[in-house]
Amino acid sequence: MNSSKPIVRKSSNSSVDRIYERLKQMAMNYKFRPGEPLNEVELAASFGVSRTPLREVLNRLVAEGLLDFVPRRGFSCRALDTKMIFDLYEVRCGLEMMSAKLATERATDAEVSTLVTLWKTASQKFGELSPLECAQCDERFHEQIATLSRNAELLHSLQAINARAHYLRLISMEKVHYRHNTCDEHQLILKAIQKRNVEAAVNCMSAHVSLRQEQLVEVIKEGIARLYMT
Amino acid sequence: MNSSKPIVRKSSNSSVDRIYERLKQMAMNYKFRPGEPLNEVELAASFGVSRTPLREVLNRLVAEGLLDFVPRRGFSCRALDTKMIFDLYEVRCGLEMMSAKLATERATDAEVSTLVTLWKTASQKFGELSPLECAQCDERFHEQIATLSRNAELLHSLQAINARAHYLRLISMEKVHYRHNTCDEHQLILKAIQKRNVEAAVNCMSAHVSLRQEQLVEVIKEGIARLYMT
DNA sequence: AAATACAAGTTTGTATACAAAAGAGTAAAA
DNA sequence: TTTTACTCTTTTGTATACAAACTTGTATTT
Repeated sequence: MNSSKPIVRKSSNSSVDRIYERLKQMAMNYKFRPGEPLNEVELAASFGVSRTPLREVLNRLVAEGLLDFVPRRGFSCRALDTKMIFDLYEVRCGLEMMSAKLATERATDAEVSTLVTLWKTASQKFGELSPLECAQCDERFHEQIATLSRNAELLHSLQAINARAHYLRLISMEKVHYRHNTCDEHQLILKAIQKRNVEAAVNCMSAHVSLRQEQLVEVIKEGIARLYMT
Repeated sequence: MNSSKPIVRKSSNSSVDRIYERLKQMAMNYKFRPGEPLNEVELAASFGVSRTPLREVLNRLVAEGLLDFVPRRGFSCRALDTKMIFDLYEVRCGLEMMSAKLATERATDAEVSTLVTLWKTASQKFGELSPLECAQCDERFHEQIATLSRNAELLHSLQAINARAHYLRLISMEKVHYRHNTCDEHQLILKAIQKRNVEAAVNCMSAHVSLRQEQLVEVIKEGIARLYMT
């Protein structure tokens, strides 16, 4: 007997689903200048859809913290506000520490081993990767740890924060000295988890995640500058 | 010279704004049975608007974790999934501890004093309040602490979690023995903050927030039962 | 009787239309 | 020159229309 209806949900052919990821990527990478109003008709036309599904996506991105919305004035990219970024990173740090703690307590030995070998090989060619690839690697690493924490809400929160921090993470990965330690620090974190040393894991994660304030200011400055350079 | 244009934004007369709070309240209080599909035309009619603004609100509530959405099957209230609730409370506990720590470090003496006296008087008539009022008091307390943490992102995250946990909090407030300690524990937390004792503040907060698992299971069970009693 | 096929009725997904508000530009007045 | 008033244009907010997908019920076939 052949199998029943195909379960595979082909990336849903709805307009909303098609444009959601694209628009999200654009917002994450600040393809729109902060504050500059997004023209709905123009944007809809560029995606080949009408305003109705576009606005549904825009609303969703507002709720995710990627866009701003002012009634009667429309949608726009969120400003790169220094205080907001600081707050965001502070929350991220707390959640990442929690993630490290729970992963240490809950991951199986096999899961940790897999990650250890995975990142051992990955670190060897880390130097050749583009900044974007480095950023994506880093994001993936942290999501993998969060997955091991066995807490779907925690994973989801961290993913949301990562989306908002993506632009700055990318910039920081272009500075060689930021990128330099990434892999070693990942190894340290994994080793601590492997030894089931919660305190060490949390401390390594904290050290890895928390840029010093001056560095963060530096990166934000660079990010803003880049937005306004033609 | 009379003042310029009224700055007061009268709760924005757009349809979306008008129905957003109402619909959010309904979702928070599980006025819809989980999984039961929300009929858009019916709902829109009941609010006296068309489907377009309604769907914008529904999408927003999905992004906030209050509703579910399945393409071509529509919107529905999220199920009271035990694992999900556990995860949610675990994240909440982490964020509340962070909130207590930061508030201890950053609040002014005056701010803390205000809260201390406010809750000292409030605790005297706490026994006479309805469960709903108790729940709202508790929510307000935690939001006040988060405000003192000076981290807008943290406050926002906690508000989002509180909205999702509201239904269960309300139920737990109906059990007298849960409600009983609320005020005393709030006092303890404030005292620790007042003494600038970070560790004590964090521990008090942790103890206050984290129900034991059996208790949480109990509350969830009650919550589900109540949903399906005519 | 169970299974299949088909038709009618719902409900969602999206385009389009139009009114109301905001913005831009120009001319008149201080 | 600056301010104010007014018109024209653009853009948002929302209702409505309609097609495609899903459901349900009935009839037909095995």
